[in-house]
Amino acid sequence: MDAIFKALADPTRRKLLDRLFRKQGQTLTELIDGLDMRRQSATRHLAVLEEAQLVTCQWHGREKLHYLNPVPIAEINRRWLDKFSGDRAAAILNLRDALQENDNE
Amino acid sequence: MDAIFKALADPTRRKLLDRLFRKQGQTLTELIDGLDMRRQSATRHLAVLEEAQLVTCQWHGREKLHYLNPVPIAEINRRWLDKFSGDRAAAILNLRDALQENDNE
DNA sequence: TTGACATGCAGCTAAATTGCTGCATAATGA
DNA sequence: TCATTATGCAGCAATTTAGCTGCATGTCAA
Repeated sequence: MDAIFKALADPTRRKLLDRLFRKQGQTLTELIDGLDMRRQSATRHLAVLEEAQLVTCQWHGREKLHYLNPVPIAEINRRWLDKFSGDRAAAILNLRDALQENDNE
Repeated sequence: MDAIFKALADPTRRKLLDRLFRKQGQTLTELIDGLDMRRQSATRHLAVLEEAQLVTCQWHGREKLHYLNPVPIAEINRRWLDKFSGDRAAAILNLRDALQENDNE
């Protein structure tokens, strides 16, 4: 759990997740294309995401394909959102209402 | 958004949130009672939580009462969980199924 | 076989984080 | 008033983090 939150704490890692979400199965080189970052830095970030199981990988010859794994994010939902309202469905509705009331940011 | 994830990244801060969830409106001294941490360290953590708007405060005389604010956690849900499945209701169901399949930890 | 490509690993620096101590400020209550 | 209590603020040391460079390893394809 700690690993998941730590992994999500960095904006670069969230951006990598975004990119992976748009297209699964990208290689490292493909992932960093257009980003202002060295390949080696991204490798560290992806390792952190992999440790948190937010990203899973698969080797194909010399290429390492990266896939986004949504399960840990569901864990956040289960352990925190549920926790804050007891029942999942009720939580969603309560929080949606709360959001509507606080939509002034 | 960055502030929320950063705030949640630290286990001590999550523990403080847990304590606040069990009992709202605690003072600083009450919050750290039983924790192996100095008051000043907790102050820093609470400041981080406050910046992320996960905790809101209210002064009563010399006492600062802390309250947990669940809205930013709903933000996580909205920006990430929804993102990963498009529609909120569908997201919940899909992820619940995913969790059931992966309940072997 | 061999050059090009994809990735890994080690190490270095700067910045951020987290704990601490010490002292200051402000409110409560006898 | 004045001791006690609740909190804030400044500064310091150890650790972690995130970027970088340089070099090594392994695969593909001509």
